[in-house]
Amino acid sequence: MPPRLPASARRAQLVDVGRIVFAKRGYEAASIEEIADRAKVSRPIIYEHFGGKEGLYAVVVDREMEYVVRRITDAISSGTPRERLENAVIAFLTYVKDHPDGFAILTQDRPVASAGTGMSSLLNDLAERVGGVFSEAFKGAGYDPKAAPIYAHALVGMVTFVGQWWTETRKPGIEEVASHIGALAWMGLRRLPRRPTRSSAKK
Amino acid sequence: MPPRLPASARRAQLVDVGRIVFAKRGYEAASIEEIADRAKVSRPIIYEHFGGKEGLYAVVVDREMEYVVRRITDAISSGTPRERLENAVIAFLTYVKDHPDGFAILTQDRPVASAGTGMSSLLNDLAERVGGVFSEAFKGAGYDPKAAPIYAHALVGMVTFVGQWWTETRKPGIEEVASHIGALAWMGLRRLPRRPTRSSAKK
DNA sequence: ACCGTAACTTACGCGAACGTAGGAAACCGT
DNA sequence: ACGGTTTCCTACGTTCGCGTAAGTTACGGT
Repeated sequence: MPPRLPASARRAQLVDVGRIVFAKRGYEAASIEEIADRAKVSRPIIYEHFGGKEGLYAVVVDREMEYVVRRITDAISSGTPRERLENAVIAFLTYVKDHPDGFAILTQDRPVASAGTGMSSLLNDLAERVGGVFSEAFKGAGYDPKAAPIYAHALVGMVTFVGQWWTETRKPGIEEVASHIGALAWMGLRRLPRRPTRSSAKK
Repeated sequence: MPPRLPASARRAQLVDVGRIVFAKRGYEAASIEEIADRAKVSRPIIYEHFGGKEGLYAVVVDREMEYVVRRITDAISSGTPRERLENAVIAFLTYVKDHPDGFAILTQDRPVASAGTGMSSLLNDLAERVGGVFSEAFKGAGYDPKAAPIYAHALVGMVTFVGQWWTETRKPGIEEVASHIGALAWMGLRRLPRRPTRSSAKK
């Protein structure tokens, strides 16, 4: 009585269910069995379509990365620098809001087999891109381009962490959160001294 | 031939080894067997001392949280506000540098049994404390105290993420990284408008 | 030298999940 | 209505890691 599905539809459904389960349990703790059960299907089907746990996970992650990157790329495609910054923050937080499961997966650590050095590679990729943008801007404005990655990672980190917190509280609206973060980052970057020095020398 | 150890020493050793293995594998993928092997001991010993995987993990995490909190508490115990901020950042990054395994564990997701909502509770605790400090300061300066948690989480997030990145690159020294982050956060907070507005209205 | 205790081991049972073999049942064009 | 293809399932074998039982070896005081 559960209706039969053509291969493509079944694949799509399994990706959806897989995302939910991987988000809730994490890669290691997730079981093929739970995914199969939720999809009202027996386990071998998953092996047929994806070859195993790794395979399905890879597809889920890839899809999600693709999606986020496009969203953010669109957001920063036009406008003044500050507008681009704010639009990127809004795009990211909107993604967090609309796709909490995907976001959870991207922030979790990948299986050890992953080529990355140990942390979610998407976030690192993202930070590197931002770093490239910063580096150019820094050169033009007389700042040390070597510091660009620091600011890039700081920015990505703050948005990510606030995003995680926001999924749990949902208190202020996204627009408001984005405007605060945008202000913090913008003011911080705009008023940056050429060569930052600590206010107190180390003892 | 492996010398016998008194209970307290064995406990301490197992905590050390456990931290290493949990950091490398994550909670789920870590096996009691690997820990036992590395400690040159058979598995039942771990059950005697800690009751199981959860037990050992709990002790490792607790120890680590205790340590970080004390470090940071010390760092912000005196000085001007900006000094406290910078000292806190330096303290955190120093911790990251000297205890990469512990840091890795704290940033990983806990086992599902954990009471927390899903993300590392230490980082949340930390952010909440910072939020409390900010909230007070905001009230006194005419800012909206409701926005305090946003900035608190942003700060913790940026330091954490930069910390993760730094463990992989190790390029600029800690002092330099800290001064950049301190400048970004300080300038961002200091020049904050009373009521942040986005530079462009939403379409 | 002896005995109680503390430290440790080998050996086992068990459940959870993975992955696969082989077959049944629905669907579809002719 | 019938043969082939696609979709799906039951059943199985295997590995891995947890946790426990029961016994063994070192240690330390008297």
